Amino acid sequence: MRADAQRNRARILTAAEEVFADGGPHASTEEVARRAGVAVGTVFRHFPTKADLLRALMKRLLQQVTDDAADLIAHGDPATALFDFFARLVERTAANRTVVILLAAEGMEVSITGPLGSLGDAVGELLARGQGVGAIRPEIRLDETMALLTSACQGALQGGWDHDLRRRTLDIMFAGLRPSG
Amino acid sequence: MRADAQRNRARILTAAEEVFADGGPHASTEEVARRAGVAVGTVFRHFPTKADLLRALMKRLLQQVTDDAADLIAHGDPATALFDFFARLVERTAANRTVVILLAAEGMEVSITGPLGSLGDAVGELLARGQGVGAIRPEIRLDETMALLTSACQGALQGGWDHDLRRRTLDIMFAGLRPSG
DNA sequence: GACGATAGTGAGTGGTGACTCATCTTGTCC
DNA sequence: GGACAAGATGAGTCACCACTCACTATCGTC
Repeated sequence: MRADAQRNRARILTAAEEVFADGGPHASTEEVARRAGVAVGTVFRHFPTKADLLRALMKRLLQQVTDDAADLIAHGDPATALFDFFARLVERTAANRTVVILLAAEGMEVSITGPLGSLGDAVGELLARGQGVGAIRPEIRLDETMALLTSACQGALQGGWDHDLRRRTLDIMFAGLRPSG
Repeated sequence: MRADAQRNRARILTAAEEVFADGGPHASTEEVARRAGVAVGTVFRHFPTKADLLRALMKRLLQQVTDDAADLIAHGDPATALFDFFARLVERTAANRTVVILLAAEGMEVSITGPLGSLGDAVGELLARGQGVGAIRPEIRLDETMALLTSACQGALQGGWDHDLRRRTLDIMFAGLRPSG
């Protein structure tokens, strides 16, 4: 792949992330091209279909989520690592909500449960560590944790919530996970 | 209003409910007209704008939910009424996706104030009563409660959750709402 | 049953957005 | 530094969709 093609591909992905983040679900490919400083044809050379572009964005998002989990298992405080993972995942989901919604509308295997399924082991590890230091009630099970995580992400997809509200809502869920008293 | 006009209005609303339920909010007005057995012009005579049609549908559906809340305000136990409302709505949502799909549409492109406002009032009342008898932490706010409610419903839409898991997940949220100790 | 008012009709309009392709430009390799 | 393939360009095509309007049909009333 030629150097300029590589550079343009990266610029298009970055531009697409921005455009879909604040332009809403009706943002056009033309707008992505404009923000990337590139012609429409170039966008379509790299991503033959708008869905392909969205897929590429999603792949990027999944990579970030996976890295988050691995990072928190390796370096996080066991008492807060699971909560931190919740918060990070919800924020990333909210930032990419247009992408997720559009892909879901295309009937593609991209709902937030898909990636979570493959992350089950990682979340289980974070949960076990939290319970090991008494930060999370011992009777909490993995399936409940995953369900709660899915709910939080799906809720964040609804839009109209600012960062502060998402944070406060998560705090209520966290309170439900912690030992009482 | 003439009798045929009244009849058509009702048929259009019913058709729209079906069409938007399985086609999503991007389904065309033409399709709604076709399913209602009516010409496009007729749809636009009753609802000058597609957004007006969506608004009318949401108003109808949210009214049912609000009635649920009103019933619990009138006859429910203040200590459990809010939790009962959560459980009732979540179980309903698991069977009927239309409300949530249209709520998603609201988040995307249609703004509405009336019905949502009154639902908010009803939930606020349930929340205040729960706090009044010490069943819910006093610092919990209405917007957090609504966000939690949305999350729970969205989560319930994910396939593969049985009644038991939905119940256990809700119990964690309830634990987060109750005073600790 | 005649008549005005109200409602319904559906081809047409305008605008938008995904995608194409003939043509020009640039990176790479010898 | 020349040749040539890979890449970029952007006006143009096509399909779709919200919405209109001149005309027709139907209702309610006397």
